[in-house]
Order: sequence, then C-alpha cells, then structure tokens
Amino acid sequence: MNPNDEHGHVIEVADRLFYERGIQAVGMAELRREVDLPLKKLYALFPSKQAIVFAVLDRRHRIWTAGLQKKIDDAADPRSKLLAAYDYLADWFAEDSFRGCAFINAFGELGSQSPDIAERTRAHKESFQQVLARLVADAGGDPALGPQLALLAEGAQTTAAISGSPEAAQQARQAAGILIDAQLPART
Amino acid sequence: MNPNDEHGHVIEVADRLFYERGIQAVGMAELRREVDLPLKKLYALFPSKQAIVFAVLDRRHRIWTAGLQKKIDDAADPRSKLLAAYDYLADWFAEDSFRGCAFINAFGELGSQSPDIAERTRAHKESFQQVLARLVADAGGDPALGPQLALLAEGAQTTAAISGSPEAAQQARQAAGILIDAQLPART
DNA sequence: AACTATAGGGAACGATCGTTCTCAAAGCAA
DNA sequence: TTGCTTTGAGAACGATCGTTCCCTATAGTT
Repeated sequence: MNPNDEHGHVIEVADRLFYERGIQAVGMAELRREVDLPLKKLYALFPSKQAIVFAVLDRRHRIWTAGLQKKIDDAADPRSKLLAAYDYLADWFAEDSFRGCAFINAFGELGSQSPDIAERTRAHKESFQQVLARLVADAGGDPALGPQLALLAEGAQTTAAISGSPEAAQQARQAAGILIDAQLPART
Repeated sequence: MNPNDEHGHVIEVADRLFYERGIQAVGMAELRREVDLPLKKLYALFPSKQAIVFAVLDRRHRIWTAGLQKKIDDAADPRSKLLAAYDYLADWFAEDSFRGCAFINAFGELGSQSPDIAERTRAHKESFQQVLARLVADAGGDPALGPQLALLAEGAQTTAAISGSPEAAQQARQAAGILIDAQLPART
C-alpha cells in the first residue's frame, strides 16, 4: 500500500469510527488497530488526531457536495432541481449507517472547544445555502425561499437521526413543494 | 442552603457548564468548584455524573415545554398558536447564551454511547411533535402539517446554533405561515 | 471535658487519553 | 559478514477523567 492509499485508508476508517461512535469516543489506539498500521506510521501520516478529524470532515464535505450536485444535475427542471436535495436526503437516511449529519454531530460534541470544527461546520452549511440560493435565483424565485428550504433539510437531518426513521425526508420534500409553489413563478 | 436548594443549584450550574462547553468537557472537579461544594457532598446528592446529566436534561425539557406552552396559551387563534412556536424560538435564539438545542448537542456528543441520552432526546423531540400535532388537529388542519412545522423548528435550531445568527427563527416563521395557509382550513 | 458521629477538603486510585520514546528486527550497501 | 539506517510494535509518559478514601476538625451528646 503506497502512502497515498494509506492516507486515504486512514481517513475512511476514521470517518466510519467517528461517525458511528463519536470523535472523542474513538482513541488513537483503536484507530491504529482498525487501520492495522503502527502508531508511529499513523503519526507519520498525520501530525495529530485533530488533523485526522479535519481530513475526515473535509472529505465528508466533498462527498456530500458532489452527491448533492449529481442529484441536482440529474433533475430536469428548476422545481425538480430544488426537490432533488430531499431525494438526496431520502437516499442518505435509508442507509443503515445513517446517524445524522457528521458536521452537526461534531459541532455538538466539539464546536464549543474547537473553533476550527465550528468554522468547518459553518462553512459546510453555508455552502449548502449557497447551492440552494443559486437554484432559487436561476428559477427566478423569491430569495427568501432558499433559506426556508435549507431549514427543512436541516430539520430533516436531525429529526431522522434522532427518531431513527427516514420519513422526515418525505415530509420535508412535501413541505418544500408547497413552499416552492408559493414562491416560484409558475412555469410557462 | 438546604439539600433541596443544593440539589437544584447543582443542576442549574451543571446545565450552564454542560451547555456552554459540552458534557465531556466539564469534569466533576470543575463542577465542584463552581457549585462550591465538597466532592463528597456532590456524590451524596447524585450517585454519578451521569445522574447529573439526566437531571439537567429532564429540567431542560420541563422548562422548554413550559415556556413553549405559555407562548401557545398566550396566542389567540389556532394559526397564531402554531406560529407561537417560532416566536418562542426567536426569543431563545436572541439569548446570549444560546448554543443550540441541548438535546441535539447531547445526542451528537453521547447519543451513540448512551442509550439513555438517546432515548431522552427522542422523547423530548417526540413531545414537541405531539404538541404541534394537537394544535393542528384542534385547528382541523392536514395531519401532515404537524411534522412539517416541526422540521422547520428543528432546522431553525441547528441553523441558528451553527450560523450564530438568530434570523433562522423568522425564516422558519415565514415558511410556517405559508405551510399553514396551504393546509389549514381558512377561518370562517 | 470526653467521647462519638459527621462532614469538609483534597489526596489517591485506577483507567484512559494523545503523544513520544525505546529498542529490537529487518533491509541494504559495502 | 559487517555496519548503518529505517521500520515495526508497543511500552512509557504525563495529563486528566470519574470516583473513592483518608484524615482532620468540628459539632453534639452526656
């Protein structure tokens, strides 16, 4: 396994462990065991646990954003593109491993201790807002619609995580449809 | 200070510390210092840190629920009662100490480690859903409306916490108004 | 005043954390 | 083979955690 593979492998495994059980609950010794690398090599690849956490969050952001964009690109018309976000959530919530938004979890766990984690979380959510705002603008809708749709998506993520049920995605999608129809110009 | 006062004082101080900085970040030694009680007395009042955490969450739930109910009771008509939840959020977000929903934070931090915390969080959110469902039913609205309004409220809480700005309450309120008008029978 | 029970204050305990260090094994050049 | 550098494996370190224990001082009773 070359260094790049090892680097990526550590991040993948750490992501799974942190997401399943929380960041503080996973120690470096356990991570070392799961990736099957000497502790020394782990510290050669990353200077600290914090660096691994940041790498995990950055990867999460990239994957999440790319997956969302694909759903949007696959949608035909502006209304469908806006609703695509909730289809993306539905797919996500249906995964066995779903346990809420990793950023929200990390923020709740360490946001008050680590300005870096708080900032990464803020940036992640802000980027989602920007995606929605752009779609709303492209569709000629009321600028207020973007943040409203974002609230539904955020609420669905926490609700699905806490309730353990994926139905929040459909509820959010239905509500979004109503908000869109009320604030987007009817298609000619 | 009699034992009841001490008991309540510990819970109040612990709530403030846990909410500000996270549960795991606050040690018993620091709590002891802040409440100015011997460690021995702290352990005479509560059998463990976990018991304090549970007491803090239970108190949060009671205060939150009572505050929400008061806002609802103060509202005149069914539509206003539904919107009262967002006025309650607006007041809350405006507090300097606001740092998100304590249950969501605790769930993100310890939900995967502690079934008790996960269950308390689930129960807290479920009780909010019940309050909204009742208001919707009393108003003769579509039963789907309750969960939709809850999603907006949950999304507003996380968004306000992460962004550090209270505007999510108004955005949620405006969206709620649209959803209500679409799914509640017009007042005669 | 003498004895007893209680409570304060904090040291001690055992566990665990992130990180560093030791040291032997292994690879490699000569 | 010999000497040298790099690596693997995990022990060690220092800090911190929740919890318990010890010891002293005080208060109450006779």
